[in-house]
Amino acid sequence: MTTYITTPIYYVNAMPHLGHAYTTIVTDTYSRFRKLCGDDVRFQTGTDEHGEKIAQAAEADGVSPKEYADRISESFRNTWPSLAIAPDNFIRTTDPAHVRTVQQILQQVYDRDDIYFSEYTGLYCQGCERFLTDKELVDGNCPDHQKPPKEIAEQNYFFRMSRYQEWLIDHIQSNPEFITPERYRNEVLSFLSEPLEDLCISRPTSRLTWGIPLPFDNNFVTYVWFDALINYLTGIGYPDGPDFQRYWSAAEHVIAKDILKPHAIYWPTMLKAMGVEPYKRLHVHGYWNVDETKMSKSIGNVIRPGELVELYGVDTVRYFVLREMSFGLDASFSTEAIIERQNSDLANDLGNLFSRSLTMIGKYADNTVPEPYKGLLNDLDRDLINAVEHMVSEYRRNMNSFNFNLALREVWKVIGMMNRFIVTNAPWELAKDTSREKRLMTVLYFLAESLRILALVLRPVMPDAAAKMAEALGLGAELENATLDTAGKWGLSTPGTRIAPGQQLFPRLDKKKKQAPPPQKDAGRKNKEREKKEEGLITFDQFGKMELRVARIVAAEKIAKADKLLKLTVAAPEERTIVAGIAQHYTPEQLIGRLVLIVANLKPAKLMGVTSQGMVLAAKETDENGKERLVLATVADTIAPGSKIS
RNA sequence: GGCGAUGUAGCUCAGCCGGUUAGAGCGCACGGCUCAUAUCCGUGGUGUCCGGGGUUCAAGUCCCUGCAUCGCCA
Repeated sequence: MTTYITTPIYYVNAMPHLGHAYTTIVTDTYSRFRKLCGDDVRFQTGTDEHGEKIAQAAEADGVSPKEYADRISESFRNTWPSLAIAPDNFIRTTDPAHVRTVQQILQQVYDRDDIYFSEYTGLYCQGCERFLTDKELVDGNCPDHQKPPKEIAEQNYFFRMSRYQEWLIDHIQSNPEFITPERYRNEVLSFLSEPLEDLCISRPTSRLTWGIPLPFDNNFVTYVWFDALINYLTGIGYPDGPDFQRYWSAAEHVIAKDILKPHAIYWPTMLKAMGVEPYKRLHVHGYWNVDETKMSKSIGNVIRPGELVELYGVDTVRYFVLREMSFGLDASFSTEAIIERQNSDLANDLGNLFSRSLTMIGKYADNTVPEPYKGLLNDLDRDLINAVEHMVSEYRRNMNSFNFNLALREVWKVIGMMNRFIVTNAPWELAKDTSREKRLMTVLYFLAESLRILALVLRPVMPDAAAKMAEALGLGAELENATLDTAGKWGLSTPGTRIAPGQQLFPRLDKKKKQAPPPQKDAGRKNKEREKKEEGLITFDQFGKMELRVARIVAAEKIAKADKLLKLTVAAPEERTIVAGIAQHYTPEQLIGRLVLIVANLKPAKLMGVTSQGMVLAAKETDENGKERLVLATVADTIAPGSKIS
């Protein structure tokens, strides 16, 4: 069997965060799982680099779009190894081969008359990079960006998506696994029950040049999806490469729910128009909330994967996200939750089991896997064997259907059983009585053998910890190339194998000391009391939670009916809206272009109907007449918007 | 407004085709062991299974309806 598994290509307008990391960890885990099943696997990720937002961000930064994209793309590429993520290919939409193939495909689809030229008048929001419908507007503004869209009449090229609507409905209905989990399949079918519109796939070069030129009209460049989705083909050498033949029929995409429509509707119809068969499965997951708040690129409460790895280690991070999220649903990230998982599941249950088992094999069996006495097996032994084998098959089933949390639960059932097995058999008692030597050796063999299988099934989830386990068990390279079929059976440990006790797999974490980067909303009453006692002093950690940045004000306007408030649009470096109570001290015109300091990770709040994503810092004094004067805080020299204050 | 999902112990959730006293993990309390990372094992309690109606010998599990939350669409 072959497997081709992909993440979306990530848009280079933001640095990697927990959401990106989750998608990519899932994909990597699945990739490793399929390898464990003996598959020939190809795993691809990459970056999406064209479009208006990138061109603008680059300009604000004073660099070329390509330089800007290079930088962010690199930070994605560099993030993955720290999470033990090992893609076979990292594709960029600026790769020459990609650009060439996208143009070929455009020409081909154009020649088939599936792309046509037409005029469109509509309300365009720059922040969204798309036209909005009247009904989407709130008080005449874009609901996401709180700005009025511009009316633009534009000629553009359109993809005849509507032509393939019936075919797509039919395909989804006759392939229940095409979109999973089911809720998203239903969502797509419900959307498709209404007539589908054609898809605008171009932008005039008068407005945007940072894109792939249309081969049949160089006054236009390709608009985002036609460019981006095709990465899944170009990355494996479509149309002529041998890898395309080899992998495409096994293609599975992993995405977050925000890009469901492009992947479930645009993409299959595009493939149909190209005469390429659809991908095999689309796996859709939910969002991570941070504590109880949504995590979003434009809001400051973003979790950085690199920081998590530093605090908790790669294995814990991977285990946590896979165990905690029910694939398809939203889940919550919190410092408490990850420490809880680390301490109970990893340190106490697995780590301690591993440690006590190896120590006993060391003490009672001279550091070697002993010979079991098969004639003497009792019901307990048989129960454990059955449980392990049952676990392996449940694990396989659940991993295959992306129910990672359930797969891990099955594994932990066995871990619990092994801990009970030890207590029930009390090897330390057996060791006191030489006549029970055979029983002792059998018990120890059972421990070694169960741990071997645990190391095997945990490898896709926690590659580093599993490798450590394998090494300590004296398996090393042997397990490296093993598959579930060859090694996932009971009884394959070789008596006489040297083991190496003494390794600690997972340390216990101190709940008080370890604090993840995001501020803890409900740190608990105890903490609050302690803070009171310290009379307004904050710790360095508390200070560190506050993210201060330099931002450039790019737009400012008064908020109607509020005499103190101004609505500012700042680049930090991403664009965000901040409401500031400075209208009595500054006019909007005075502010544009100025560098200011902002609190970037303040919980968003709505003021006069406008969502403020942070606050602007200013100093205030009161003169003898009681009159207030307010002065904006800034930096002593020019520095790039987005620079952090620390 | 239309469609859909969800609502189970303090918290996070599992409960497939309806079938014995409704489960797991965490947390809490008590007891035990000592091989082990102050770990492990055992015992214990609490649940109007969102409310209301219905089908059935039997419903957390099916149907209707109401409420709440969320998602998609308009």
